[in-house]
Amino acid sequence: MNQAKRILVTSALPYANGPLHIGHLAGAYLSADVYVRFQRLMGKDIVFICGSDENGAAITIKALKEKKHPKEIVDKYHELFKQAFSGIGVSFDYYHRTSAQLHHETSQEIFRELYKSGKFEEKTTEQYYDTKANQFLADRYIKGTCPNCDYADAYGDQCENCGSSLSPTELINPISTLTGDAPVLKTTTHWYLPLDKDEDWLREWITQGTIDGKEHHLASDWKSHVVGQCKSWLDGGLLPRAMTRDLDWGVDVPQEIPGSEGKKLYVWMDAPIGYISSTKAWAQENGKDWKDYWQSEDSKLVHFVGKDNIVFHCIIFPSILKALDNYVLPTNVPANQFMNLEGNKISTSKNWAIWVNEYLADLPGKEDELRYFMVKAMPEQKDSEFTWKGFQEAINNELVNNLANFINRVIVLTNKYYEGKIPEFDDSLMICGSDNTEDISFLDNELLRLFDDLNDYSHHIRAYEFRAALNKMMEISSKGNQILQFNEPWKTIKTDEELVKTVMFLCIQYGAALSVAIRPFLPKASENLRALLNLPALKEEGELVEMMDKLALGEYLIESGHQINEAKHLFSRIEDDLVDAQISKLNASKVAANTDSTSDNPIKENIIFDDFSKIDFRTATVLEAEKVPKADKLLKLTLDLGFEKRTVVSGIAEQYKPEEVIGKQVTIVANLAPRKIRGVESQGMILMAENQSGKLSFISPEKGWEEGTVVR
RNA sequence: UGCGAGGUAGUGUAAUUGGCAACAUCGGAGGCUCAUAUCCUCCAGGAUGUCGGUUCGAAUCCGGCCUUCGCAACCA
Repeated sequence: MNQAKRILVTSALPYANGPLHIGHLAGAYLSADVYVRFQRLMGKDIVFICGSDENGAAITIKALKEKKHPKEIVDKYHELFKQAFSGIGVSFDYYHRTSAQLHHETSQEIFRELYKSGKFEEKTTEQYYDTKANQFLADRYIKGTCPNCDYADAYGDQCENCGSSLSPTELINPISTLTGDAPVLKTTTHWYLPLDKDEDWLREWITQGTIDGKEHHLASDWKSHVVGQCKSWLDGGLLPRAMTRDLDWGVDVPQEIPGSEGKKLYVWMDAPIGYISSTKAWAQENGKDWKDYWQSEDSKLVHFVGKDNIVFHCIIFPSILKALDNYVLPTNVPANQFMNLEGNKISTSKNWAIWVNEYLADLPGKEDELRYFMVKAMPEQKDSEFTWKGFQEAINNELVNNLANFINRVIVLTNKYYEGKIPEFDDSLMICGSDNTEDISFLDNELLRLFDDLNDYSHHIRAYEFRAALNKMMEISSKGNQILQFNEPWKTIKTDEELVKTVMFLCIQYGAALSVAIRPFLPKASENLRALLNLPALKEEGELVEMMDKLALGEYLIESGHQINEAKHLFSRIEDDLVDAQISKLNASKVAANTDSTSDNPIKENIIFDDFSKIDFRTATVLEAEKVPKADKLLKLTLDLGFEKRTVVSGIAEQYKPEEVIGKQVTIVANLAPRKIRGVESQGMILMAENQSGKLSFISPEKGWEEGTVVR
């Protein structure tokens, strides 16, 4: 692929119904920010675009629950996002929002264009409608009895008990989770994008990197898990996807299109178009043309996303862009995997997370520290793990002991020996190089080595290998420490002052190089280091490429005679009590979420005694138990009710081994209509108590009672 | 069940096309004293999840198994 003239970088639009946590940062924002800052330092024309995703059903539902207008919800999170991003130093060129007028117009325009050029298929289907809530119901908002296993709380798309995937119309006795009413079927018409027709070119584009045989990108540059995931989708066969929904919060389908009333654009269409509208907003305010970035062959588009977003950015959005004809397709989608936290998955609903806004408040001035560890533990190829202990160790061992210490040594010595004025020196003197104590080298050689390291570092970032680049950066700092150690200026100063000048001059060049090289990862520390060295602040306008040119030509980064400032620590140690406090805070929040169980399981509607007395509860003892083949969760139990024996299938296999339950006394519903589950007829249902974390416990008579006793 | 990505020193990660298993940290020993008890050197630590196959040679290629994560509601 030819060198692109300009680069457009996007980070996934955060959904405005919850705050930002470190997993988000690791997934799509820090990686993008490092990449963008680096390309700016290389003098590239690059634009970094993002914005809040503020449409869709989840926001209306949250608004309904909190008795607020959706606008209040999205405004709140939009502000929180902006604060979090600016606090942690994610340097968007433009941060937009999908509730903006410009976004609505842009989305409608694109919809109109696709509609006019006949890219949509119109289909009419029957869907469940909640007459009380006055809206169509997404599959997940419908519950009912599973037709396969009789499980009472199956969702409209899937039964969590038997694992079968369902469609809402298959459910027995469907119920709207919004109002608890039975929904009614109603016909509705939507516009579909026939993705099935895109399979061939998508496969060629993703696996070969070509479009109609013409080179688009290097397929080997894409991450294996991204390509693998896409192939999996393609091999499974793509289906036409609806691009519209029956919603009341989002972008209207353009009015002039017949049947548009009450229809909104679906998120898959709406959200990625947010990238385009955000670019437009940026262009308007900066006197640029957005089309240069979206409709020009010599522009490169890179989407930074988490792994859950791969399908949108590699299949659905490219299909939309391709259908529009004149738009560029992404050159790469360097998706990251997930970051776990202290051994568990990050979970918003379980409140198991480090919230970015809280981090900024709890550890003020430690933004670069978080950035450093986030990159160090970035889930580039596989899931990774954040631990506070690991965070503390990385910061203390690497940022404080190595990097900050090297800088401090150089600055203290320069001040001590030369009153902070970079000395004149003799470049013909031989010094110890960074690679070996025995190896004697000239200063110019050492500066070429520094160039090589910076070059490696650059290659890593261009290849989206941020962790490798971070290692390289620390390697440069280590080499600085080695040069000091091998040459021991604090000793040599007593015997050979001229040699010390050459060594110190070299170390100062290392410091200057680091002040630029750390910039993408550690913007604040970079700023502080520039100030210590009394160098002009970085504008991220080609400073790195200029510096590397100088090194390649044998020029110096700081000249003799330049005056630097007094030493000041770049980073300070993170003490035990700080991380201990954060760990307790995390554990406390988990407990709080666990005890708050009534919110998820509200008490059901009242029933009358007659309803209750219809159910025949009995005690029973488990005689035999065996696993149901090809089912993870099911045990086939033989129960003794005293007057008869029965077979009951129960979804407890994940927590109980067959041999553990034999002999246990349980309570069952004895008059539940029999139902076949995985080919076995189940004659009843065992009662289990389930806690917040999904753990099960039998409901057994307190005293060993005889079998078949009535329970009431 | 199927599909995709993983499984490598205690921990976190590397290893272009098969060719001496590398780096950081932790642990042990030594050196230095400019520096935030920091830095530098050396040592130790591994049947590369498991079983089998191809090969002169396998972490790498092939097959079986075990295991972790993910697979279009929300969520990076």
